[in-house]
Amino acid sequence: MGKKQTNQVKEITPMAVDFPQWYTDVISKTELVDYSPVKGFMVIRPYGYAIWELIQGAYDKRFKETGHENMYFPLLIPESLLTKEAEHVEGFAPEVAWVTHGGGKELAEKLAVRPTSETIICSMYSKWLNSYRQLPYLYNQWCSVVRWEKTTRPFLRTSEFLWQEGHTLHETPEEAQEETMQMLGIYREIAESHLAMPMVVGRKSDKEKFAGADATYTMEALMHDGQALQSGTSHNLGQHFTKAFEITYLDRNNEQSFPYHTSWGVSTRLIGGIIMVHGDDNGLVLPPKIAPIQVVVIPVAQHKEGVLDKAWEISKTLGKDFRVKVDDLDGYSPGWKFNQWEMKGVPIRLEIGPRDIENGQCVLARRDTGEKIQVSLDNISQAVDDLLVEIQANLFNKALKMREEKTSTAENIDEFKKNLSENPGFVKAMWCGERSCEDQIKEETGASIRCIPFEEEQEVLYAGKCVCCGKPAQKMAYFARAY
RNA sequence: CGAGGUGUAGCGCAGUUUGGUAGCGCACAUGGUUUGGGACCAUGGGGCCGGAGGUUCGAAUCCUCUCACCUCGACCA
Repeated sequence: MGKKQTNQVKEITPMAVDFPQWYTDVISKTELVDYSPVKGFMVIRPYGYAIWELIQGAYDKRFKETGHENMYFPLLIPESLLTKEAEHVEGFAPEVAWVTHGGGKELAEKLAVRPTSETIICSMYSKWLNSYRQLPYLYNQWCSVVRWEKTTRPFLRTSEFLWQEGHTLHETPEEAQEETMQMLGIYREIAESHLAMPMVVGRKSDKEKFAGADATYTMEALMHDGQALQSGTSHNLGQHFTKAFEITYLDRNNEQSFPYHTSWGVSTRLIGGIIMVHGDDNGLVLPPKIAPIQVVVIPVAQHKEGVLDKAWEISKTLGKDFRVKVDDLDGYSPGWKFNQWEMKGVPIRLEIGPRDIENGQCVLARRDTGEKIQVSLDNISQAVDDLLVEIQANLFNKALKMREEKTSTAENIDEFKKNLSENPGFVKAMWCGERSCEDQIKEETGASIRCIPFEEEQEVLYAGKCVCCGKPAQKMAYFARAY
């Protein structure tokens, strides 16, 4: 009990040695993903997909609780539709994949593989919407999209990724804004409660906002290496698309009006975030709420009379409330299994051997701290429940502490650079709002504006002088290098 | 797009300089002994040496061309 964890998983490069290599090792050794024959496209393996399903489930439930329904739109979008909203085309055109042939013949009009679905959805909405009585439209789809990225990394940036995209229509700008903020709130809520990832939220600068949006709001998480990860965005699209697609309806005054439009999305990128926020040198550390296996039962000396029976009995008891797996694979030592499941990030390992059975107990080992405790088999479900709750909370708190330690403030560019090199992470700094300052900071430090926090989280730093030009600045922004 | 590098068993690599029957470790399979933090012994299966052409009696190895991937840079919601 309380034995120190000195063994390191052999296959994984330590984080401190090479963070990108650590990440690559973790995702491949734990069988989350594999590389496909097509560059930039990844295969999500069962263990990785199971995590996605749990994330999906948590978000989908909240979407439905807030009145949204799911739907499905086609993968292919005619060129003429994609190009209807000018800013949008300009933003996405460079990374669109095109279908030019079908059935052995060249197509009259080429078809885009959707990089996002605003255009095709709006084209259909324009057919369906007639009256204010039908509003709001609250719809969402779970699908994959394709963006031809030059450099890719599994989960973080791939040419195809899985996501959900919500697309809503409203009568008033106020309602659209409310929806945009509500969805950002839900994104953050689940990210923090289920993924145990503390988020910084706010608005994107014009430079960073979605192509075709009035305003983009984002949640940003900080990774172990001090880089930020844009983890979910919610856009207030105003009437850009509804006008471009001529979505009109008869309003309460019996006049033709354009509705107000929002869209919002989270993707499999969240999985990359979980890995880089919670993982350690032994591999994955999964928050209990999204761990495909919450408790792995390892029989010790399983050939001995009664051990396997007991293991299965415990599994059956725990299986009523938790996701449990018994690793009864023959021919592998318990030590090997310990390491294996630790690497895969299972929150609790339950060891059961002849000694335990004799004493009516078992050993529970926590993945997050490595701590081992002995518990009675009599109230095992309660013990596991308590421990899972504690692990979930501990992971969030650890991540929050890490983010706070990696968050600094800067008065000027020199201090900004110094902070980023000595303690990479978020830099909070005043910004005058000028694009030129934003560009200069990016140029000199590699950091971009991750978000401009909302009023309640705004601060005035250094007498409100812009970190770049020194002129008066109204807003504090979070800066960071980002994935 | 610029510079560099690598393609040999599922994975990681040696062999290429100096041409001569394709090797090692891990993984996998079978049998046995083991089992509380990566056990061990024995046996076994698995290869168009990225592709095409050339030189040669003979090519993983030398030459030419090609394809793919990786790293760094550039670019990028």
